[in-house]
Amino acid sequence: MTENPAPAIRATNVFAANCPSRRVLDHVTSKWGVLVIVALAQSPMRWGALRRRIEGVSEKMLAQTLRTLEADGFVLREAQPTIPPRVDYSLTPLGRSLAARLIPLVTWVGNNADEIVGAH
Amino acid sequence: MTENPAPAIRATNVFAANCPSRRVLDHVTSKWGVLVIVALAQSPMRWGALRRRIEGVSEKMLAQTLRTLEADGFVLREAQPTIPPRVDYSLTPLGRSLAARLIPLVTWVGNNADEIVGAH
DNA sequence: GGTGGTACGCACCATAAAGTAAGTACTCGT
DNA sequence: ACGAGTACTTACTTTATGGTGCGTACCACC
Repeated sequence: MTENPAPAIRATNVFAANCPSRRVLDHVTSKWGVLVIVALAQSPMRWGALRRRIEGVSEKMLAQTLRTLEADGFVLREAQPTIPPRVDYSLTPLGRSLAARLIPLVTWVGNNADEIVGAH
Repeated sequence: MTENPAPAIRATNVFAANCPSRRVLDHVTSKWGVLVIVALAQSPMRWGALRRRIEGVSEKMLAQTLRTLEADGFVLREAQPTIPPRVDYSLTPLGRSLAARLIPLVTWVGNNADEIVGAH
């Protein structure tokens, strides 16, 4: 029998129900998650700047989204113990790698949205 | 007054709250929408095949997702009036264009999911 | 000494999305 | 005549998502 030459990457199957990639995909394609990643890809930002940049996001949702993305290792949170508090958010290398796949998608949607919505 | 030289593409801003691209982005990044698009990019499929391919999707969600994607112009639905019914689904050119941006993302998630989930 | 700014956390309620289960229509095979 | 197969729809329930408002901690400014 031929032995498998140990693949460096273990590709998971998104089509399988119990696959971890399903959960990751949900985080990555979440409503606000996409916008946070893309915003931070343009430049690191403080809490308040993110909130102003991403119109319509509530403080609760922004906090929740940031905590999820931080736990997944996409976003780096740096809090300075100054008064008033100052917290900087930026992408980790993993986050930048993700952003590279997300930005073409968002750009495409931006360019084609009018056509799509008009097609009713 | 200088008249605008009719731009071929009108890029919309996803960061603006009332922008149509927000709605499109939601459809495109919806939980089942991503999987349907990617599945159909591999090959056109009948209803039953899609249902088996995308593990865990309910009939209701599959029908709803397909109707949304069809309305947006990503998916083509071809029903044959035979008994028993036979319905083929495939991507439109617009859908294929979208898939080209979606597949790298899904592939990336598939390759990195283990690392991300393990990083708790 | 009251007000404002920063970056949240928490509790509560409303709504939207998704899951569950069953029903439909029609015909073929047994 | 009964059950299976196809592609759904509908009604009901549960879960997820999102919004509102209040509280916190500390200081700087007026």
